[in-house]
Amino acid sequence: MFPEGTPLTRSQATKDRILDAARTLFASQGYDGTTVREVAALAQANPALVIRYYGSKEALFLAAAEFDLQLPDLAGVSRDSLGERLAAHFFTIWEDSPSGRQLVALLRAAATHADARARMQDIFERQLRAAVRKLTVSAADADVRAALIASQMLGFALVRYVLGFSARGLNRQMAVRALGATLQRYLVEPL
Amino acid sequence: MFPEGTPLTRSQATKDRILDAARTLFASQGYDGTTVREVAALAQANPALVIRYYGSKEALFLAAAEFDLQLPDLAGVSRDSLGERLAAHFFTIWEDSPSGRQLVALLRAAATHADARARMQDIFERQLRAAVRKLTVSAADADVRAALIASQMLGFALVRYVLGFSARGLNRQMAVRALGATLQRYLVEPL
DNA sequence: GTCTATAATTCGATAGAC
DNA sequence: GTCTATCGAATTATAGAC
Repeated sequence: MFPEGTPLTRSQATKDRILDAARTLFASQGYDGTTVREVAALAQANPALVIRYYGSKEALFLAAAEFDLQLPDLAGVSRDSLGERLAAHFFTIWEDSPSGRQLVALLRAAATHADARARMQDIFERQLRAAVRKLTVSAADADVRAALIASQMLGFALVRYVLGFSARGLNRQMAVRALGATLQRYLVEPL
Repeated sequence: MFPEGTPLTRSQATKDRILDAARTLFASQGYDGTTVREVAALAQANPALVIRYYGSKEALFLAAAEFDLQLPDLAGVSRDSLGERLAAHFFTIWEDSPSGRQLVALLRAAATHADARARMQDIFERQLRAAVRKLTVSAADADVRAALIASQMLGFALVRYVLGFSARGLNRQMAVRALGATLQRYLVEPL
């Protein structure tokens, strides 16, 4: 057995190119808007290989939309700067990390694709909700706070990366401040 | 010519049923997930009639996703209750009005469908942004505020009606309060 | 005005040569 | 391991009978 993750063979390199192309297209066109043929063309591979390597378009999508929020441990952050810290982290994921594409792909696909929805729910429950629960006493309370946070941050990603709403003055710094103040309220203030 | 909007003829009644069925299916399954045959079946009409009356699936969608935010004139609202008032209005549209389906249909379709995206941008610019501009002096400032408001309210609709995130304790009253406080900040407080 | 039947594409997936 | 060729199913849209 060769170690995984090291594209020594030619087929492994092709497989990686296919996955990368899939991320790009799923992120920009959604699940239904992307065809296996397009993925193959962008990856400069044969359409038959896409299915051969990943089994189905469905499985390819799930591999391409693997995603980890990589939330920091909020328990170790000063209580006053929780909101801004969390908002800044989301921007790091969206704009500074290659996995930002995966979240956009998931977001786009979730509109029509049940598996993508299920994965988003899973990320919400296992990662965001779990992180918020560490900060509060009541689990029910934490669930409400986590849902509000998700609504604001996913909503911002929707508006900016999917719908493409323009707001000239809204740069990253201002967005972190404005959204940070909102998250701060959703995290620690009484509801 | 018979007056439009009054379903006197049999064909007009069928046409209306088709439009209603289209709204239901586009809202729950998105554009790609909905077929002309399904619409016809739900409307108890012939698939050929769907195309005959609306020209194409595309045109049917645009007719079904006609949408008006019906925003109240914010200039006439007391400055302290602007946020809650606006949040409550969104819930009225979403949950008490039949046109709530249209917004969800647009939201779902916008993920893969350029025309739906264009229509959402149009609603954002012509309705929400215009309403916010009446409250502020600077147009650039108003555009930033409108984008923030859109991110929070569309995000909440996304999480609740499209993604189906569950948060047991988050009822309508609490949501109006929590989101209202956020909108209040986005509307009137310094950024 | 409403239907049946089908044309014309396009898709995901497969079979099999090399 | 990678390719060509194609299958079978599903789609939108149309043509034409009734």
